[in-house]
Amino acid sequence: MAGPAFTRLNVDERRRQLLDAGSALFAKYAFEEISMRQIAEAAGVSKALLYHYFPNKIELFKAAVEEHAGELQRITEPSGQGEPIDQLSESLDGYLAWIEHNAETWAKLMQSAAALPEARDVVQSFRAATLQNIVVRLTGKHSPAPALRTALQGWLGYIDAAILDWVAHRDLTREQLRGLLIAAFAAALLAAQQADPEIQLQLA
Amino acid sequence: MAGPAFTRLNVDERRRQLLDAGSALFAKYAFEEISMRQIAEAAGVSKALLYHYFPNKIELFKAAVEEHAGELQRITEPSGQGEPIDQLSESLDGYLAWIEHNAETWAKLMQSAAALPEARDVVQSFRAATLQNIVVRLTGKHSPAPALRTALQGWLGYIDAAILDWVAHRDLTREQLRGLLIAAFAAALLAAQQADPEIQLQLA
DNA sequence: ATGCTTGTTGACCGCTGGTCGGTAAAGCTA
DNA sequence: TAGCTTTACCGACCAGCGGTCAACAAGCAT
Repeated sequence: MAGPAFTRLNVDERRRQLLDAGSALFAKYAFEEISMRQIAEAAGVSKALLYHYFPNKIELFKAAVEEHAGELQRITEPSGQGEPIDQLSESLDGYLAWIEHNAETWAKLMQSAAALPEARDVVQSFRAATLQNIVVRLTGKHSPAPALRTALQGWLGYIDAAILDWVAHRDLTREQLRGLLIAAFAAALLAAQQADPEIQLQLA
Repeated sequence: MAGPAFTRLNVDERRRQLLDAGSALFAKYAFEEISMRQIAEAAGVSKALLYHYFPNKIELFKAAVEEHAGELQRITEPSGQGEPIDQLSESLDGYLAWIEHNAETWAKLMQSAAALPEARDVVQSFRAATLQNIVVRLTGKHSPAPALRTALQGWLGYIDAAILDWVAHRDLTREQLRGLLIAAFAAALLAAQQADPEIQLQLA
């Protein structure tokens, strides 16, 4: 009375479909809140098949995050002209705008990233390139002095925490928030220089 | 041939013992890394008994964290004299000294707190009092203006991230790090005032 | 129509946090 | 010392998790 019990798909198509399902669910639920069973079920497929295409949950998560990461990378890519500080401002604005339009996704992503170290690495590595660029432009060196490195890491923490608060309350304009972040950035640099006077900054 | 299969303890003693076991293990392993079975086993007791004394894992975790929190609260209590900025510096110094001597515990605690929201609340509520004090001293008001609130939350994020980096690399002196944190604090205040000129700061 | 490849599945594993009815240790009484 | 009561305590169980694997079957080539 029925057709085939399941349909065989081209490997690429199936992978694409599963990745889409995972991407959608990880955007809505944190890593720990969603199970591989649920993802498989949402895709109308057995859990075992999901594991046939992705070796484990974390790899699926990484692949899903990278879907969004590409978009974000494009958005925060500076135009390449203007003062460094203006370029940073521009990048931040794109970043904040994206978050403003994907608040829930961003919140869940942060939650997931905080939860397990390997997910944190995904986010970190996304920022690493950006940060690396900043360091090179500021100092001309590729590995920052300890004080500068710590200060910049602190600044990243500042960004996350401030945005989290912003998303939760939504009582600041994007421009106000951007102002806070930029100020924190400048202060972090100056403080790093004060902590270690050998740091040479090439500021505009 | 053997004595009793188990020993009955006074309720308070048993609770104390289980809390100690939990406290010790949560100081060494993150929330997700340790199971209730392991904690019970470490205490030489059945898992069911552990659940008899603590309704669930999170409550046990909270109780364990509060053990350490008391100590930290005492340490970071300012002496009450000197300029506000010096008091803050003093508190931070105590905080950093504690972390320096309990680096692993602190790292695991942060990891746990990041992982699950309810654990995060425990840490947040510990800081809330401190932050509240700061807000009152700075502005004389009890609920900070949005820009100030966001800036201070950002600063808390800065602290965590910078300390995490510090603990991981250990290539800054405690004084250098404290300098970064203080500078970030001052900058956060000034930036908040710039974002919302109505904010009145009572600085020394 | 038959066979082959391989995409796909159900059943299974060890583990987790959490629950529950029953057991036995210690104190009180006689 | 014997019996009784109280309740601290435990073994066995549950659903769900991430992950594995041998076996099945869909669809193509013959």
